[in-house]
Amino acid sequence: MKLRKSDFARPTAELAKDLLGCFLVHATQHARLVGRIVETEAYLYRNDPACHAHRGMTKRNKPMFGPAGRSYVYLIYGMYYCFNVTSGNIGEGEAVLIRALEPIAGIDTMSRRRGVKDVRSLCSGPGKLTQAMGISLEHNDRCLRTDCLSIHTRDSFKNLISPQKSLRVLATTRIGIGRGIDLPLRFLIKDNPFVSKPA
DNA sequence: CCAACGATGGTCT
DNA sequence: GACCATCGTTGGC
Repeated sequence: MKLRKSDFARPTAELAKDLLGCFLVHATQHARLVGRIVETEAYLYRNDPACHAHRGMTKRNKPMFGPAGRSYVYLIYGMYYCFNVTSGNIGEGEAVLIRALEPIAGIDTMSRRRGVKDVRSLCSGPGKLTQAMGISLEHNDRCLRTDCLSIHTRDSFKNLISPQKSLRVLATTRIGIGRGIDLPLRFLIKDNPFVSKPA
């Protein structure tokens, strides 16, 4: 079952936690790629100098200022893409960066795109997962409830995964940023081997 | 194991 | 012109 509009209407740090265990799905003609979200980061509009929207709206960060539950994709370091879920009220630029997925379906396609066999290295980082899932700028600023890229509830895909233990969430500081480094806005599933970096 | 570094190009000052 | 929400490789221990 897909997330509904009300599922995205949460304070951004809460949404970042709630997205853990949910499934990101990219449905194309040839394949259905599915990954379970195991690591996220929240980026806030106020008092968060690491947030792209901290200094106001620009051409790039415009999706962050729109309604919650849409995509914000951008190019990083000239070679990778990062995928975010927009959050917060309209006019307040916030988002949740998806940092790692546990590959669930379409693993052959992911491996081919990544040029790697080890399943643990397919989606264990924000640039890796967009490459594996085939996410690029054409998927920017799209509705995540109705488009080919969508997010599904934690109890989805029971036929594809082993029964889940109760989900324990850890919070740490965020990775790869130079400002706002002390805020505990990174969230990950405890003991999950598919995160970008253990807690 | 790990820290350091280069690739690579758009964005913002 | 500096910076960047990254990654794979390299070279040292």
